[in-house]
Formats: sequence, C-alpha cells, structure tokens
Amino acid sequence: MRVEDVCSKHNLPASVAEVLKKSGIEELYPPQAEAIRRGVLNGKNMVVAIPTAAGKSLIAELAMLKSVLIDRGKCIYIVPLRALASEKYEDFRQKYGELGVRVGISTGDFDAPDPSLARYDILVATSEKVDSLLRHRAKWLADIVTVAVLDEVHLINDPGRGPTLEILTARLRRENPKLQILALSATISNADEIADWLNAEVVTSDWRPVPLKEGVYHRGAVRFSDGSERKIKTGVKDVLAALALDTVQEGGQALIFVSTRRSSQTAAELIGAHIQGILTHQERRELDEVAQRVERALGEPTRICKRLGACIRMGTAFHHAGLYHLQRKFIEDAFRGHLIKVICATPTLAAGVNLPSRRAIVRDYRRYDPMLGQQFIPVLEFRQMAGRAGRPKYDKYGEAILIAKSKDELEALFEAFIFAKPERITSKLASEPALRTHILAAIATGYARSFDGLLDFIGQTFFAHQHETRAVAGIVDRIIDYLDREEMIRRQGELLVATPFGERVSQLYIDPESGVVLRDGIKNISAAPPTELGILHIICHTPDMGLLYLGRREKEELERFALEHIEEFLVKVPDPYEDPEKFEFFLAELKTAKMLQAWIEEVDEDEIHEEFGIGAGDIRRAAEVAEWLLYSAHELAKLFKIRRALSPLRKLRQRVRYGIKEELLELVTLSGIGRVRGRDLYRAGYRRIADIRRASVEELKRVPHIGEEIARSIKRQVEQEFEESGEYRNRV
DNA sequence: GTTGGAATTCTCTAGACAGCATGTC
DNA sequence: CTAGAGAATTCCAAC
Repeated sequence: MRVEDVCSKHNLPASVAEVLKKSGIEELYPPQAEAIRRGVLNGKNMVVAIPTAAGKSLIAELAMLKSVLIDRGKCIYIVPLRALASEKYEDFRQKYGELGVRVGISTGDFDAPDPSLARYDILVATSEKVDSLLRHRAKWLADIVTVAVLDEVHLINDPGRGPTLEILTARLRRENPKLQILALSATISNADEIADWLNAEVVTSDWRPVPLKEGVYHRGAVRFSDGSERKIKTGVKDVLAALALDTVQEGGQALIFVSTRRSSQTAAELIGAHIQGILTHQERRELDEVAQRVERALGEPTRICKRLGACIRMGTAFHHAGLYHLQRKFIEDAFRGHLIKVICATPTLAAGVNLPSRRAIVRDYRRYDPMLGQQFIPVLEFRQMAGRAGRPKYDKYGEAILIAKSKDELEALFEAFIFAKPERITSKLASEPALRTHILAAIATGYARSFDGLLDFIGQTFFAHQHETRAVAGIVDRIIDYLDREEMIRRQGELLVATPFGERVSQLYIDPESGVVLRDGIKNISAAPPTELGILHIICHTPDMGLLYLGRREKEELERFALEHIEEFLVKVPDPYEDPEKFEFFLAELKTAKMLQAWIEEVDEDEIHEEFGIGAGDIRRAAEVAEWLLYSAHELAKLFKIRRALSPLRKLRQRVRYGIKEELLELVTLSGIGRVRGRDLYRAGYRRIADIRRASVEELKRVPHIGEEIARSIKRQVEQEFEESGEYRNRV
C-alpha cells in the first residue's frame, strides 16, 4: 500500500505524501496497511500491538494528520517518558511543521509557554502531565481533544504509573464520547482485551522491517531459533567481549543489557580493552571529542565522568540512570553516529528512546527483587531489549542473543524467552496508593461527587473491564474515610466535597499521604525556627520522595547522627526496638536528607558520589523531587497560615534547586548563573548584584567559566533591573 | 618481609512521572 | 526465603 494512494483515498493533501517521502517513507509496512484497512483513518479506535520499530507511530501520525488537516481537530500524543516526549516532539515538528501543523510539548521539565491546545494541533505530553492538566482545567481540555494516542499502553501493567493511564483515558472518553483513541503497544498477549475495553479494532503482528534472529550463546557458538548457528572465534576468552568484538569486526554495533550499574561499568571497561585496537585514527580523534564533552557536562569531571571518558576513548560506554541526562544523550548520539561501538546498559535503554543496533546481547536475564530474590525478567522486557537489534537500512537482520552457562540453561532460555509468549497486561488500579490519589482528584475536580459516582467512574477503567467494579468497593470506602479523617474531603449527606486542603493537594500532584506528612510537619514548627535538616527530613518522609539505598555499614553511623540531632526532627522518631522496620525507613530518610544537605552545602559531586553511592543523575533527580515537595510544603504553609514556615521553605527550595549555600541566592537569580558560575563569581569577589553592576564585561570575563557571552548577558540583566526599579530584588 | 595471584568471604542490587515560572554548565 | 557479580580480604607460595 502506497502512502500516496492512502492520501488520495482519504482526502489527505498530497503534501502529506511528499513530506513522508522526504523521510524515506513511500510504501506502508504491512501492519500499517492493516491499520488503514481496519479504519484508523475513518475514526475507528484501534489497538496496535506490534514490535518496536515496526512503525506504530506512523499509524497514529496519519490519523492525527487526518484529524488536524481535514477536521480541524486537536490531538494529544501521550508517552511514558520525558525523553520520549521530546523525541516525538522534535520528530513531529520537523516532519509536519511545514504542513502548517502546530506541535507543542508539555512535560514536567519542558513546557510549552501555554500548553492549552488552542495554540497547538498536536500536543505531546507525558501521562502524568495530561492527568495534571485535566486536574487544573478538566472539562475544557477533554472537550476539544479529537484524537488521543496512548503510546506504550502496556504501561498499564506498571503498579506505580499504570493507574494514571487508565484514569486519564477513562476521563477523556467520558468527556468526549466521540474521541478517537489509538493505543500503541509492544507485543502483548491480551491486546484484544484492551481493545475490548476501548471498543477498538486490533492490529497485532510480529512483522519487523529488519528481520530478527534470536538465539542463545553456549560454548563458542550462537544457536539461533531458525536452526542456524554462528561460531564465535575471536580468540578472546571473555564471552561478552567476544560477542561484542565479533559483531564490531564486521562493522556492526552491540547493545549489551546487564542488571546492575556496576556491571555496566565493568563490562564497558573490559570490552573496551578489546575493541580499542580496531579503531581508526579518525575514530579515535572523534571519540576523544565525545569523551571531553561527556567529561565537561557538569563542572569538574567526577570519577565516574573520567571512567566514562576512558571507556568512550576505547569505543565503548556504560549507560544508566546514575549518569547526568546530557551525558546519556551524548552517548546515544555518538552511538547513532556509529562512533561508539558498544554500549553496556541497565534496562534504561530497553524502554527508552529509539536506539537500534545490529546486535543486542542480553547478559542478565535475571533481576534481584528484595522480596523474591533473583527472578527472570518479564518476557515483555526481553522483547523490548531484543527489539533493539537491527538497524533499518544498515543491517540485513538483527541478532538478539542470550548467554547460557550450561546445556540445560540453553534449552531453558529458549523456552523462557525466545519461544515464550509475552505476559498478559493486568490493571493495577486496585492499589490503595493509586486509588487514594485518583479518588481525591476525582472529587476535587467535581468529576465524581459521591460513593456511587466514584464507582461509576472506576467502572470505565480497564480495571473494571478485567474485574468486577465491586471488587474495589471496600478500598474505596476506606479511602473515603481516610480522606475525610485527614480533612481533604467533607461529607455532606451522600455528597463528597473537597476541602481547600484537598483541592490544593490534588493540584500540587502530590500523594495525599504526602500532603498529610507535610501539613503535620510544618504544623510542628514551634517558636524556634526549623533547621535545614528538620525540613529536609520531612520532605524525605513523604512517600513521593524516593529514598537512597541504605548500606549495611552505614546504619550505625546514621543512628549516632540521628541521636545528635534528635531535637531537630519534626516527626516522632520511631523506636529502634519497638519497630525496627520503621526505624530502618527513618534511617534511609535521614540518609537522603543528609545527601540533600550536602548538595546545598555545595559539597563536590564526587564526594557525594563517594559518601552516598549515587551519581550526578541521581542527585539531580532527587533535588528535582525535593524542590517540588518544598514548593508544595510552602503552598500548604500559606494555606494553613503558618507564617514561620514560609521564609525557610522558600529559601530552602531555591537552594535545593540550584545546589547552593544561602550566600549565593542573590547571584543565582541571574539567568545563566547556577551552582558553578555562582560560586566562581562569589569567589572572585562579586557577592551581590551590585558588585556585578560595578564590574566591566572585561573584568567579569576573567572569572572562570564566564566568557564573553555570559558576561554580556549578566551585565545586561543587572542594568535592566536597575532601570526598571532603581533597586534590585532582595527577595529570593 | 614482600609480592603477586588465587581462593574465599562479604556486600550490594533498575528505572524516573508530577508544580510553577522561566532559563543550567 | 531467594542469586550472582564484583569488591574486599585473606591466604599462600615464591622470592
């Protein structure tokens, strides 16, 4: 089926076909053609469950273009990751911008100036962001959407985030019954069940644009499921290095999936030692540039940065969430550019951005679970890793390889992964934390106003499709009691109404439990001003804050530390003997709070890495969440009129945001000035905005990390400020 | 004593969404 | 209760 014919048949302008032709798309893939035949362009709902890279997105794109260009419709494209959102946003804008289609993006870290759909035809957003938008302007947004795309719907299976996806889908549909829903999924075994729920057609297929050979390595050879075999004879002893080298020698690349960050690092180093030798001079030079960029991604290179740099110079890299996101991006780009030959990654890469490779090696197909020990990873996850194999246009076929250590294991791996059916997706909505949040939101937005209304609302979710709605009646009842008791809602006869507290908690997008913790914490601030540690601990006590891993040897010291600071905590410290488990949690909270404190004391990232066992990426992520919670605490303090708490919370929020001591707060209000440059300026004697106003651009340029551009920019800013008000802000 | 390597014991374990108001290094 | 990789530590032989 040709794109051109599809366009003319469905009244799409010929320019659409031209635009797609430019991206190399003229002929539709079989699953895409199937979707057209089943009526995606006639407004049919559709579930598309096909492998990665089999062209799911284009199906949705055609449907969106039809809606936008012909019916003046508005579309939202919902993804599970920010990185995916920006990838889609760039892609859509680049491809369809010239058709006059206005594309916007809205995620927590990157928001269009006005994410209202009025300005855009297609809005790309994360599911939580869409949920949040619905909470702020419920009806209006849902009203105007004509096409909603749920990318990676199999995320419904995720206990933490799946419920959000169900809820927002149910809300969008109820608000606009004519809404066209397109659900895109990896191959799963119950796509039909989801289709049934959405009243949709199903397209399932195993078809791939680049054929995939799946096999298991054992004793010097890979046995593929099609019966073929490939001997690995590189002369290298280490199996992993041999498998990588084998494909690199023939001009391919390899992605290697391991289960821990540590493994990814050691594997990248080990393989690098073998790859290094076959790099050309040109490649070495370019790799060195990449390595330098990675090392300079954040101020002074830390130990991890240097290790990563060393790997990159050998043509390999490790990739995990401990890295700073820019570093990850550099690595991904260099791999796409065929420069980096091998990436050793944790599962980050399996579900992340598009990054194909000729060979995908799954070394660790087990993962540790604190409850259950080592467990096989889900087939679905293996499929996503394997699906990365095969670069369109470059490789004749892709190879996905598991590594067996014995003959028995060889057979077992074929059974457990290669021939196995992917799991069934099940709703995780019936969990208390998930329902707590969404029930409050439903009441706060007036979407449901009674017990029956709530059940009715839950009745439209995937959960109700898989179970009886009544199965959650008990939990719903308990949650209503809880919300009532904590004064987030009030009962007026049968009617349920949100209090201002409940409403604010719902809009802040925090867990109701977090709202309670923050409220009680700040109410405990007595006459004496709270300490940094006390506030940071409250933040970490909240279920929204992820906690750092508590090492065995750290406990004693933390316990001592807790005792020394026992006066500062704003909650009752649990008794280690009465409730050891709770006490463990407390220590983990304390460790996390200490880490944030180190961050705002401007402790070297390298030192934080050493002491707390986390990388730059982890620090930023924790700081980001903490900042959001500090803002929330501040808002609640306003609501409850706890004046004493306002200023400390405001200051701390800014400090956590930038990772700075209080003395830099003023400098950091300048755009372009953050943790590093702020400290450099301060050290050079520029401690206040007034100092900068007195300095010349030439003088400022002498400060480290400040060049012509930045110097001019901050000069401009301070002068402007002067003109505007005659004095500058003292406030934070 | 020192050194280098093997053997043994010990330790630790993936990922990443959200507010708000504008810009990190 | 579960498992395996990698780091840390101990052990031991050869000098």
